[in-house]
Amino acid sequence: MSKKVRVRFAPSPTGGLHLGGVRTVLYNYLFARANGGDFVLRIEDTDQTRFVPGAEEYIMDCLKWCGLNPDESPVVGGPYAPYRQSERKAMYREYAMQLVGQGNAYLAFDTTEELEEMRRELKVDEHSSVQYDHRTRKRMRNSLTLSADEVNDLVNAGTPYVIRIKVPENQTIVFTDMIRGNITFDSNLVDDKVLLKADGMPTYHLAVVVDDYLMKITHAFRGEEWLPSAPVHLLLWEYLGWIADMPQWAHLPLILKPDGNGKLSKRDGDRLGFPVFAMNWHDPNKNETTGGFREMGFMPQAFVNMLALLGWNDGSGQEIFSMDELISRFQISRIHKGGAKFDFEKAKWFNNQYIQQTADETLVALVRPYFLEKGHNPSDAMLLKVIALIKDRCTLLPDFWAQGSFFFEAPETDPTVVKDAKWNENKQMFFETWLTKLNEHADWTDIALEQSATDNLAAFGLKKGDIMLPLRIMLVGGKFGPGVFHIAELIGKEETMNRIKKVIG
RNA sequence: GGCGCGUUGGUCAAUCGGCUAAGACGCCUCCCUUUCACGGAGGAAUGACGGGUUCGACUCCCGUACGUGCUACCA
Repeated sequence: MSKKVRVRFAPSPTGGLHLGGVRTVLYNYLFARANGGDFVLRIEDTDQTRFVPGAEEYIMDCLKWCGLNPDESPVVGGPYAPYRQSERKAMYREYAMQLVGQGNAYLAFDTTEELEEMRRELKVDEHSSVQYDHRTRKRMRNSLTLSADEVNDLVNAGTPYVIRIKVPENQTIVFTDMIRGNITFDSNLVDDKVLLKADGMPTYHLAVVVDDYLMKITHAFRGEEWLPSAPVHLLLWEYLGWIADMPQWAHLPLILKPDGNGKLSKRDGDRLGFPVFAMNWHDPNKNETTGGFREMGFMPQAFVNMLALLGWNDGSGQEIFSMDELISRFQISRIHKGGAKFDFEKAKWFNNQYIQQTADETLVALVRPYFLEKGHNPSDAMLLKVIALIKDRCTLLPDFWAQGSFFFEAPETDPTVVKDAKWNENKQMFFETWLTKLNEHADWTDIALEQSATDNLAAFGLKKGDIMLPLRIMLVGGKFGPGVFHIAELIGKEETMNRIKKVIG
């Protein structure tokens, strides 16, 4: 009998949603969809000191933007509600006490100062370990060293205490990771992690085990940074008597900084000029906004596709995958073990690919906001024509304005840029003459206009190459853009003539 | 420092013992285009190091080096 696949993404609502977080969501989502399973969003808000208002809604907005909506969450609910750990507070204490009763955990009354002192004393040299573990717990103030009466008195007096796991001595803890295979730990080197904090809230270690069990999670994906605490979790599953129901673990490789070393962080994005968060994040406490991929002009499909390939591939060499393809091709066995440095250039390439493969009609709605922002509200027909002309030179959505503004606004062309060293009387005369011809020109199409220009060149001893660039700069304001006569056709007779006049006087 | 995990071009990466080591991004050259881009054709650039195992090792094993993560009453 195989259980129904259930996976979860369990973020802390403390700030922007990191690219690596989105990838974790994505792998969860793909695995759930491929196996007909459920994808749960659980909010791990057990650290009240780090709570940031709005962060939870923000995370859900990000998931929505990415098209990775959970089947169960604090908002949509579900059979295992509540999905916010702060609302599950009472349950954790119950299990923590069960562990204490079994002798697998104990109460610790040590103050911060006492802990610091212990660590200071232990740190006699570079080689010393300063953990709260099987060696040190014997000298601390806890229910292992104190008599039952003393413990009761302290508790009754309202002395703050935490509950720590009692890690066994001389055991080899082995667990199997779906990506890395068997991983072994020496229990003597694992410390007695705090399970329940003095404020009654569980730490991640207790909460993740209790909730994964209660929510019937079958496969747990999380970042590689959790690997060192995996033995604690394994012990908890054992002690709580749930080992048969423990999910299969998959510790995902880290996403690293493009340059230098280390995990990719928000600061690296600021420093290197690219986003790290899925969407803009405004921190209400610091009152500062950090940029997101969405606002930078990424299409969610491209963003998701790019992330899927950062640490996974299907072995075929294919790089562009629709969500359905990702779902059918995704395999945990093909997730890499090693961390990957993030490459923003490649990320942009993905977006460019998506823009190119998106129908112009679809693009209309996607790029319109950028034109509205500049005070223009073109018709769909007009926008469609512009898109057709410029899409192959657009990588991010705002490029459509950068590459197409001159269709709507006359460029601020400095006449001296056109009338440079190569400018001469013949060119001046050509444009003056051509202007009068244009005024009567009936067939305002790019082909006819090009013909008209060519026909009038010879009289002034000019070649086409002599006037193409000047004309382009008059119409566009720079050395870029689609064919000049296409542009002339689109902006119309009056505007074309005005722009030429403006330069030649 | 200890412990865990990792290591194929600058970056992402294929390869599951036969390699003259794919492909993509980026970079360079040329063609196309009297602009820019797209597109096309080329090019430079890779197995960390040392030992094994094997007819044969990028692939397996062991060391070393390097990188990275953890080492909180944060997740």
